Amino acid sequence: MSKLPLDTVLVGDCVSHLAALPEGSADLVFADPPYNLQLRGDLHRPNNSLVDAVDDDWDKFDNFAAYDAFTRAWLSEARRVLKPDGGLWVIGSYHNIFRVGAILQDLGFWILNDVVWRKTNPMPNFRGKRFCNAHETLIWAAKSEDAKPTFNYEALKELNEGLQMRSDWVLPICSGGERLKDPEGQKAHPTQKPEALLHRVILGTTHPGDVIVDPFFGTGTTGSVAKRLGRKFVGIEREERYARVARARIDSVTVHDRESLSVTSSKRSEPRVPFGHLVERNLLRPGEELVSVNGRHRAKVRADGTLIADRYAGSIHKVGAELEGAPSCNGWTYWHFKRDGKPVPIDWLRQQVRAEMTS
Amino acid sequence: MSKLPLDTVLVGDCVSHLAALPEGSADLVFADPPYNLQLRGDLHRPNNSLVDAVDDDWDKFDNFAAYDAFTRAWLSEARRVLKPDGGLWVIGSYHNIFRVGAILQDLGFWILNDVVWRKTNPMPNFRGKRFCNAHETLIWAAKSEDAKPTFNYEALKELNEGLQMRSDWVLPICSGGERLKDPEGQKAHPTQKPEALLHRVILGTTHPGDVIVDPFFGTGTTGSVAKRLGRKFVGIEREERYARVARARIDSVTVHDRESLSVTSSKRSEPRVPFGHLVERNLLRPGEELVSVNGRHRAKVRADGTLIADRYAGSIHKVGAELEGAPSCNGWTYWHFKRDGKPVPIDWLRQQVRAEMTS
DNA sequence: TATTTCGCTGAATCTTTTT
DNA sequence: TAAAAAGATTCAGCGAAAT
Repeated sequence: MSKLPLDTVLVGDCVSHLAALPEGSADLVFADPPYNLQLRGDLHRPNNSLVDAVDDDWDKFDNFAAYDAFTRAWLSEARRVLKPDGGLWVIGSYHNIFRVGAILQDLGFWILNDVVWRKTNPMPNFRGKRFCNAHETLIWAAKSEDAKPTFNYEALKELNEGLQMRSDWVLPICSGGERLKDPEGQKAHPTQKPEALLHRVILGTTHPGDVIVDPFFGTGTTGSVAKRLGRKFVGIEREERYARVARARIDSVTVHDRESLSVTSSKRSEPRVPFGHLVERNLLRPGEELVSVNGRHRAKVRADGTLIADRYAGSIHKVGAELEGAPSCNGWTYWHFKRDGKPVPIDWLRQQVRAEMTS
Repeated sequence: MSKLPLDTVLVGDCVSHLAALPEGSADLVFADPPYNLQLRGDLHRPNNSLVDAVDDDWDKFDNFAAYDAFTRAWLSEARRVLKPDGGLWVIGSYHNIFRVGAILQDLGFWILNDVVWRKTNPMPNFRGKRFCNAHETLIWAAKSEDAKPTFNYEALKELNEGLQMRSDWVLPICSGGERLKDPEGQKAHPTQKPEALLHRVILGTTHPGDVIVDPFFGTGTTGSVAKRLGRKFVGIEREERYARVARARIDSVTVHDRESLSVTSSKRSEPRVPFGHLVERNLLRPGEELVSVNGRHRAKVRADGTLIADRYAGSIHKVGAELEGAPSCNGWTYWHFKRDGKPVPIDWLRQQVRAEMTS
């Protein structure tokens, strides 16, 4: 149980290396495990060129049982390494993702979403025997059902032009200048993932400074994006040749400044301001009348920060809920006061107070 | 081992009913099993309305082991009922699909594709705690690795306007007039699937006259589309109330003539809408007659989005060009359908679909 | 009659803090 | 630890009602 070897690439078996990391030390695990593709013969394109298939040793397993045992081993260790509120991402294809998903459920992980990476430029199905395999699947899971993993909802919403982010992400595959090549011009790794994919994962489900563990580091896409976004990483990679490429790649990454790493945050993270403080500070006066957002109800402010309406008295939220016959009500946006004859939500006053607190 | 009860709905437990069907008798199994959602409390929208959740008994299982046992049971019987070259489709969400996928692999099924149904209009994530769950997953599998299941590659390609069909299908959820309601106006079934989804499945992976078994028949979407496309079906449904709705629904479907069921065997900035999508979504029906803009020529719509005229068959553009003896023809403005007795260009339908996509 | 507004709803594992 | 209170949160499509 050594200390976390931050921002380094460990070479060797991922299960042993994970086992050596301290329990409950990682904020996120991102894993791109072998897909167990089980390819048979060669595949040629209609123009007779040969498809450069994934035929590496690390993707070969004797049978499903062997793949399952391997999956159970690394997922168990990953779970141990995660903090209680940590998150897990795994990417895969139909060859392996169902087994991975079932096993992680069996281990106690709680699936939050499955996300589909829809490729804008997938390889076609050359033989016309199946649908063009145009997507891969990611699973996002928490360590347990009652955990509270990081989710930067507002930031992702901004990333999607003001609409909440969906479970289907349209992104091109990794090619062109981003694709790492060896000196002979051959691709350095057969399954390099696009940085845009990791950008969305890391931006959406970690905070700056968080520790991200990647047990199948490959050529270090996770490390590259983590560094760029001001996160820490621990990479584990079986093959020294990939680890070497990854280290050089990450060294050349420049970090964004702190300011650009901050993201839009939710209201929940803002300081709490009790309604009574507005009265206390004379921003609203006892006896002043508030009107509901729909204009149908009125209530009077009392000196202790409660409201009183026809038949109900209580907090701004409780009175709003009861007047509307609703299970709940956000009093801050529901109630309005009059300023120059126009109705203004009392939330505006709260914002004034908050601004004062931070300045 | 009785004979196949074609075009009927059997009421009762699907495992027992499947067990009573003859071995190797079905060309396709389409299954929409319970998802095992495991919902906890109520969920309200931001406007405080209550989400009508799937809380039916048939979706309740004690634990994963119980769900797995159920899944193994019906999948085993489904496999027995299938012909050697038969196909299997299962639809699910992240709650159950990983378990279903792993179990079907364990039983010897060979996965051909996983297909993602990307919803144009999913329910949002109201609490902002996750990604909007905007898709469901289908698995397409053969009975074994060396089987040769039906795949109408060219027909699907035509349906996608000349580009091979991908593993991500963009379709709206089942709503509006297609959604079955009881006399009180409540939805007849909580999880009715859109006919367009079944259209693509059945058109793509069966031949006319084939037998399709659906062990979770519900209100009979599979039967309805099967009948419309000239296929046979055997439906199994646990609840008599759903079976009754399904029978009435299917009785009201009219079958198209044989010719229109045969399929092909071998404005730039705006989103491309393949003509086949209009058929898939039932905006035009197979067998429906189109008239040329000058009234001189007629053609019939086929199920895969091609047209058939006197001596020509092919895309809307190709048939138009050949009938006119022209080098090319914009089929969108050339062909008209009848609405209230008046000819309307099919481009009008395309505009409806586009408006849906972009609004 | 055409257009706008408003309400309703869809397979959903959907909160956080204080008392 | 359980209960109560605070308070944060939605997109697209359809259809009825209102203008």
